[in-house]
Amino acid sequence: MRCGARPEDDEMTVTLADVAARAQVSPATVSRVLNGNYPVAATTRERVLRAVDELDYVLNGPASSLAAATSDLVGILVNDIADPFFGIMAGAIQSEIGGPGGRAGGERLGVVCNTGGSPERELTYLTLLQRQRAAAVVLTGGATEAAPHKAAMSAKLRKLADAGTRIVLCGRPPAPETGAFALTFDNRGGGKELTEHLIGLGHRRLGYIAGPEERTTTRHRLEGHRAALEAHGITEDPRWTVHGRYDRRSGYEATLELLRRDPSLTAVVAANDSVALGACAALRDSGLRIPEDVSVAGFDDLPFSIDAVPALTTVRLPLAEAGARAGRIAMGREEPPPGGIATVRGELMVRGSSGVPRG
Amino acid sequence: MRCGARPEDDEMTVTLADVAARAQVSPATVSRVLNGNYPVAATTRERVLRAVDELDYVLNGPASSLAAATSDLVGILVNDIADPFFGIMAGAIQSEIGGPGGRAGGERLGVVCNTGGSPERELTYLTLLQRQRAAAVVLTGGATEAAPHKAAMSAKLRKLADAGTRIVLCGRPPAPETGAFALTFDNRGGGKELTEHLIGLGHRRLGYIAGPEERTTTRHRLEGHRAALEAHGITEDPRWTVHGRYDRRSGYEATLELLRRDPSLTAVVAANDSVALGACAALRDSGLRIPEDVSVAGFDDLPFSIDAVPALTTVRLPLAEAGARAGRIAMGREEPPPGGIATVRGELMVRGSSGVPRG
DNA sequence: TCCTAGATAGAAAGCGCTTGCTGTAACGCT
DNA sequence: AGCGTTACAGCAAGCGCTTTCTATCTAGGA
Repeated sequence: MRCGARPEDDEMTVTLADVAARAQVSPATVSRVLNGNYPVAATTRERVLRAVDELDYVLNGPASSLAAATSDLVGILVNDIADPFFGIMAGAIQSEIGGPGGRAGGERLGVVCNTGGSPERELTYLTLLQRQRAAAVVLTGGATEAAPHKAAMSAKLRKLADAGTRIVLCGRPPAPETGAFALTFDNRGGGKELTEHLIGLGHRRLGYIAGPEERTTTRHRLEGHRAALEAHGITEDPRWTVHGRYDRRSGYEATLELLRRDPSLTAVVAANDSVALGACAALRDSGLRIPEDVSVAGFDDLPFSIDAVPALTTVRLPLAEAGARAGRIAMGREEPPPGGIATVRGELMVRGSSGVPRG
Repeated sequence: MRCGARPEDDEMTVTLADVAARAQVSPATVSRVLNGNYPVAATTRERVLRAVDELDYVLNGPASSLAAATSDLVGILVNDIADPFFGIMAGAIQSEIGGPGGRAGGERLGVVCNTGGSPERELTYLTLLQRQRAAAVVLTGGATEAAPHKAAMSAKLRKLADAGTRIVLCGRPPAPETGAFALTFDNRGGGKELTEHLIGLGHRRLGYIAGPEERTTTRHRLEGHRAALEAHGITEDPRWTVHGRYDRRSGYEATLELLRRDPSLTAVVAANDSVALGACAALRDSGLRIPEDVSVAGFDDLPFSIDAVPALTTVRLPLAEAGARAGRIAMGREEPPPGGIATVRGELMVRGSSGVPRG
C-alpha cells in the first residue's frame, strides 16, 4: 500500500493536485484516470494510479458532486427498518445499487432511511436526499393516503424527478404524474385469495386485523378480504374488523378485542405475519387451539412464519426479487416496466395454521 | 408554500444567489440565516426565509459540504439489514442521529449500509463514507477476526478518525488505538449465564450451534458457553459444537447434524434466536419434544422469540438502548464512556423452551 | 459633541473537483 | 513531402456554498 516512510504524506488531507504533482501530470488527467471516462495513455494511467496508491488518496465526494452536478448517493426509504419486511427489500435493493460488492462501474452509496411510517419524516428525508442531489431514490412499502400528505409527496417527487433523480416505488402504488416507476404488490389480489382459501375451508365468520388506517397497504389488503366475502355472499359484521399497527403486540391486543366482540369467530386474518403471530399468542393464551378452534392467516411470508407452530398460512410476497428489480431500475440497469408500472403478485402459502372450522 | 404564479421559478435549479437577490441581501447573509450561526437582524431573517419559501429553495449539499469541509452524513454499518438484530439497532441509532424527526439542530442524514458480513464490503463502505467526509460512523455487530482484515480496518478507522469523523462501535469489541468509542455487548457473560442455567436444570450433554468462525460474537458466546461447562466440571465432547451462519436454515441443518453425532444430547444452545428457531423446527421434525426431550436456548431475545412455541429461553440484549446511546455519542450529544469503552450486559430470560432433562 | 464599541451586512477568496476547449505530437494517407 | 487525423494532455473556468475580513451604522460614554 504505502511505504510508510514519508512523513509529509500525513501533513493534511491529500488532494487531487497532490496526486497530480506526484504523478507529474495535470489534475485534469488524474480526474480522468479516476473517472475512466476519457482516454488516457496506459503508462500515464499507471503512473497516476501508483501515485494514488502511494499517497493513499481518497476522492473528495462533495467537491466531485459539486463540480459534476451529480452524486453517487441512492436513497432507500423504508417505513420500519426493524421489520424484516423492509429489511429484506432494502437489502436486495442495496445489493443491486452496487455500492461495495456490486458490479463494476458506478460505485454508489445506497443509503437506507427509516421513516418510522411518519409522513413528515418521509418528506424530510426526501428533502435531505434532494439536497444531496441523490442519483436515485427508492421508496418502499405502502404510502399514507391523507390528502395533504399525498399532494406534498407528489410535488416533492416531481421536483426530484425534474432535478434528474430517478424515482422507483417498490411495493407501493403508482404516483401518477411524478415520473416515478412503480413495482406494486398485488395486495388486493393476495388478500382476496387468502380469504377465499379460508372460505373454501368452510369459514363464515372471519375476523380481520387491519393495519393502520390511511395506508394503501392496509386498505388494499382489507379490500381484497371484503371482496372475497362479498363474492361468496358473506355479509360482514362491522365488529369483525379491528385496526392496529403492523406489529405483534397490536395483533395480540386486536385478537383479544375480536374475541370479546364475537367469540364465535372461526378464523382471524391478519394484516401481516407479525400481527398474525401476535394473534396466535392471544388465541393460545385464551385457551384456543390453532387451527382446530380458530384458523389464522398472515401476509408476506417472512422467514419466521414457517417456524410458527403451527406454521403460518400466508401470502408470499417476492420481497427480495422485487427489491432487486427496483434497485436495477433505479440504477438504470434494467428497462422500466411498460407504462412505468408493474404489478407483482403474491403466492398463497397454505400451511398448518388454517383448517376447517370447528363444529 | 409557493404562490404558483411565477413561471420563472422553475427555470433552473434555484441557488443561494437567487434567494439573496429576491430577499435583497447578499448571499453571505442567506447562508448565515440558513445556518443560524451568525447574528442576523430579525427583519432580515424574515425576509430571507420568505424568499427561501417562495422560491422553494433547497440547499446544495455537496457545495455546502465542500465549502464547510464537513458533511451531515452519518454512516451506520450493519452486517445484515434483513436481520432484526441489526434493524433494531440501526433504527435506534438513526432516530438519535436526528435526521428527520430528531431534535432540532443539525439535520443529519443517517445512512445505513449493509455489509452482508463481508469484510471487503465493510472496508469499501468505510472508504465511501470517508469520501463523503461523513460526520460520524457507527459500526454495529461483531467484527471479523482474520488478521489482515483486522489490520486494514484499524488503519481505515484511524484514518477516518484523523479526518475528524467520530467513530462509535455498537455491539462490537473495542478497536484499540483507532480513536473509536465502543459499546460492547457482554457476549461471553451472557453465554456463560445461559449455559449455567441449563446446567442448573440438570443438563450434562449440551450441543452448541455456533455462528461463523472468525467473528468476535461467535467466539465470545462460545467461550462463555465453554467457561460454564468447565466451571461445572463438564468435559466437552468436540462433536457437540457445530459452526454455521446466523440464520434459521443454518440452525435447522446444524441441529440435524448434532442429533446425528450424538442422539443423547439433552439441550441445544444456539448462537442466536434465529438459529434457535431453526433448531426447534429440526427437533420437532425429528419427533422430539421441547423441552421434554431436548431443551433449546437462543441469544438476543428478538421480538419473535417470545412467540416461539414454547417461548424461547434466551439472553436479552438491550439493542435499542445501546443503539440509541451509540447514536447520541456519535452526535456528540452524550459523554462517551470513561476510557472510551463500555460493556453492555445481557439479561437471561428463562422461558418455556428450557426444562429439566429427560430420563 | 466626538469617539469607541457593538451589531449587522457585504465583498471576495477560496473549498477540490470536472470538463470544454485548446494545444501538440505522432500517425497514416495521397 | 504535405496535410488532415487521431490520441493525449493541459489550461482555466467554473460548480454553489462558507467564512474571514472589512465596511457601515447606531448607541452609548466621556
